[in-house]
Amino acid sequence: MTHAPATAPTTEATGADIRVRFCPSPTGTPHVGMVRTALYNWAHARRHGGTLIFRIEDTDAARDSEESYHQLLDAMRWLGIDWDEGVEVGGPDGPYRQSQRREIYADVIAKLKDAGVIYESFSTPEEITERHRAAGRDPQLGYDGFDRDLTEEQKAAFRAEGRLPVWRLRMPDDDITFEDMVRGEITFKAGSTPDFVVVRGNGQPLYTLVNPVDDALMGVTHVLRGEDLLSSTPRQIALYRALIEVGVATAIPRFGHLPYVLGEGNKKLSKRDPESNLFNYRDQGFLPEGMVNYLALLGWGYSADQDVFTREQMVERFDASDVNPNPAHVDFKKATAINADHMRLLDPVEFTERMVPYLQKAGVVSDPITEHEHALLAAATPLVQPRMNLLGEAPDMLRFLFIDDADLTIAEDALKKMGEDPAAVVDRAITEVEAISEDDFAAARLEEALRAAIVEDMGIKPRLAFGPLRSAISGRRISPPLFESMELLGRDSSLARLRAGREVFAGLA
RNA sequence: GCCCCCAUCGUCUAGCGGCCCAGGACACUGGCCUUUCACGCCGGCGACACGGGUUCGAAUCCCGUUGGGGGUACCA
Repeated sequence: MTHAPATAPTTEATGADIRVRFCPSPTGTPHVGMVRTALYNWAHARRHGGTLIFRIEDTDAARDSEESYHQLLDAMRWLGIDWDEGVEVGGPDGPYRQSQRREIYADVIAKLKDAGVIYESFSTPEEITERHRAAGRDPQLGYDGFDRDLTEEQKAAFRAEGRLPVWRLRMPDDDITFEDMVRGEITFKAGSTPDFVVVRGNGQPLYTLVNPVDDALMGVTHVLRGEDLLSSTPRQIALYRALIEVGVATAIPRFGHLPYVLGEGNKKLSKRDPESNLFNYRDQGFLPEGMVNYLALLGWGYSADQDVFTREQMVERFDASDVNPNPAHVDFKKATAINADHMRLLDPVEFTERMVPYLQKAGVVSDPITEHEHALLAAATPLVQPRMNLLGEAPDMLRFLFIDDADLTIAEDALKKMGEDPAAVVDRAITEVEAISEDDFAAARLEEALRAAIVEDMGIKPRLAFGPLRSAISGRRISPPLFESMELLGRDSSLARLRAGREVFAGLA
């Protein structure tokens, strides 16, 4: 019986020699926990000038989909998480989709068989449970090692019964200890991890085998992954020892287990949860900068008193040992607030461009956007940039600027709390605006004239004086600043809307 | 059952033995600013799960309890 060396070396790679990977299964839509893992791996690689490998673990044909694969690419590109080797870009250790690496696994499996570190197992789950029961052991215990030392005659007898054996890895009988990058030293007691299956009865390898094999073949030095895989680490380390023995690997990577990302309460973020779907955030108008920042905050902080930071700042400081081991809960409001700060930070010219797709999707501007629409949007940018939290707010905020005067309707809530006689207020405003020439039609001039006439002369409070005007101009209770909006609309349009508004208000009384 | 992880304001966290009767952010809330809504500014509310140790001294180290979570598959 062969024993893998109990003192296999752990990698000592640092700096540019660091190689990390992100290796999702293409099932479903990318969710925030998964993307956070990608981000941390990326930050770890960039911080040290190392390499990020992007591999796809599509060994489960029943659940994997090509659509999901493309969504993964889309997510990575949207967030600006670039990789050095992997799918789409290639690299020295390809192919990078496990579905295309069958022969490679077959080769490694053969080596493991030859070395005797994996063995054939014919036991059925029922038999294992029954043996535990018969021996007075807890029947819930895992595999009991029954087939470890079967003779050739016994194996032949099982085969004669038509049984297809699986192949299991011989677990070492020592405690397995490793230094987790985020949690420190962790020890799994000897005997707590049963010999596990690495090859199915049909000859196909399992995740438990291909994941470490690919990591070894690709020279991965640091494995940053979800906490759900913490318990499988002793198995991986044992397999690594075997891989080192057969010459497939040279050292065990360092592991780091990232905390869970939870939803409301203490439940795991389920795939159905809208908060778990990355694209949901994009649809609502999150900036990739804001999303990256928020994702980073799910377990890591830039400094004690600053939680808004750029991708570059994250790269400057990210360190796996600073990752907090406790689970994080997603907080949409906090995420929105972080995004809002990034909205303010954006260059106005850039901000304008970012709004365009959202406005097009809502039908506010044409696709492609016309020159006139673009100019108007650029002019409106300074008005809305400081007051938006998500790009998705742009359509409601700006629609009134892009529609024909005749198409403007006044929303119901914009007809309330108008004061005693909104029609009279609007009427007076029309008189004042008519007195302003096309050349003088600017926000400051408008405010001066309207304030003097309505607030001072008519004695109406600013709130009640400008409310009706806002409703008439924008059709909404909430809008960009009134006078600036009028300036953007121009004299003719402003007057047309005020006149229409006057009729509506008169009809209310 | 067995194995493993986690434990500071509602939430994300700072804290790695004295700087902490615990700091920041979001949320909530009072006020200021004000052409609405925001932004911005000032203030408030609000936490070291519990019990033992170790120490001159513990949120920080150790043990236990409790409470969460995960694993224990021929899923990944």
